Amino acid sequence: MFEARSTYHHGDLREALVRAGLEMARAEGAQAVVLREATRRAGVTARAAYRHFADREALVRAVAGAALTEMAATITRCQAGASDGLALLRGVGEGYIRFALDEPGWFDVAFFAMGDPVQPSRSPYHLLEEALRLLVGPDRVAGAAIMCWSGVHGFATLATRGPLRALPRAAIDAQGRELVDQLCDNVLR
Amino acid sequence: MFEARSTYHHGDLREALVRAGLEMARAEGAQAVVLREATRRAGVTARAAYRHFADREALVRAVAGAALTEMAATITRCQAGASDGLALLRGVGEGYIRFALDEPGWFDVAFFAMGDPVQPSRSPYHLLEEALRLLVGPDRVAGAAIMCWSGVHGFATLATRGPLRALPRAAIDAQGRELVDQLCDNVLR
DNA sequence: TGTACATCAGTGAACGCGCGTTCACTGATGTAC
DNA sequence: TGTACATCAGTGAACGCGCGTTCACTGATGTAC
Repeated sequence: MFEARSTYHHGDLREALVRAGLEMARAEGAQAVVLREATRRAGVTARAAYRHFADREALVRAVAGAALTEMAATITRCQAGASDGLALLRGVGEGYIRFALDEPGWFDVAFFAMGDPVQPSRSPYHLLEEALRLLVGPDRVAGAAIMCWSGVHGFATLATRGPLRALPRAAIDAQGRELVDQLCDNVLR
Repeated sequence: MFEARSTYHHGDLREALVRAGLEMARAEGAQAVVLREATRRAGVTARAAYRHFADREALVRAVAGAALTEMAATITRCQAGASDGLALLRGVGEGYIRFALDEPGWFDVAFFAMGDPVQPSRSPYHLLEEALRLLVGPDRVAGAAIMCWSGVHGFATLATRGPLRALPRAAIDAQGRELVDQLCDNVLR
């Protein structure tokens, strides 16, 4: 599956296991992250994983963290060229929804695995707070963040695994844009 | 676990299995719905379940439908005394959030099991649409429903299995009320 | 009312599956002298 | 530069687990005559 090892020591087995986990999660979500299969893909004995992770859950939490990093990257890409707080905020919303629709498996592992993910330094939530700090007073950031996050996360969930799943992608995208517009209006008011 | 049978024929095994599934889901969510355990609780051989359900997934979908019915009941209770559309809408939002917080396991099985649930005649979504029909024109109902649903569902998800989980219940409730207020404002505007 | 019989709802034992996890061990690596 | 040795990262085989699912079968039920 992965490159065969030439050395006895792997080099960076931990990283390789997380990448394998990410691959597995991509197609089927958190439950598809199987410790044995990750070691197989890394070309290593199952036992070897326990040198780097206490148990399966620790591996899944690491994969969740990696998925959050991927998500933050998608959001940052959606923010390209944004010069003010409003444009940055819109980028967060669009990126969040796009990521969930394009990578439902990663979205799943990032938010729906048991246990808290290993938090990356730049998470989607950080990016949201950053944008909001440019738009509202410091004491309103937390409240506004919850409103925006709820809207965008709920939409993403319903579009991914909920009843909105049945709609064609174009219709979902249109609804998503409308939602983001409305959330931005609410923040500014 | 359940009452012992006196008769060879169970009476209503299907219903008993769904109730057992509901019990299991209550504590741990969809993944805790175990076919063998359901039959054990119903006092019956594992094999007997296959007389009523094609496979485990069919059982889980039935349990999901039952959970949706429970949720609709909670919402209806929150709407008691409501005389106009706005009050009904507020009841939907409050009931939705309250149900997710009070019964996270049922909330999980209702929305996060694989496959579509067996839709009950009165679902939370129906109640939402009903309320909205009293408030906005027929062509705006669908759009408004998506906005409200996204907000309330996302909040419930984040408060249940997401990062908001860490907050004390009172703080979550306060944020929830604020969210519902804002959603109602948006609908009226 | 009594009997025959089709139908339906259960039984009980067994299967294979793949997982996570554990054991005591060995091969590779790098540092001290 | 060469050797001794501690340390670390792997090995390979095995375990128990409980699940979902299948087999051919039997006990209960209700309807027709």
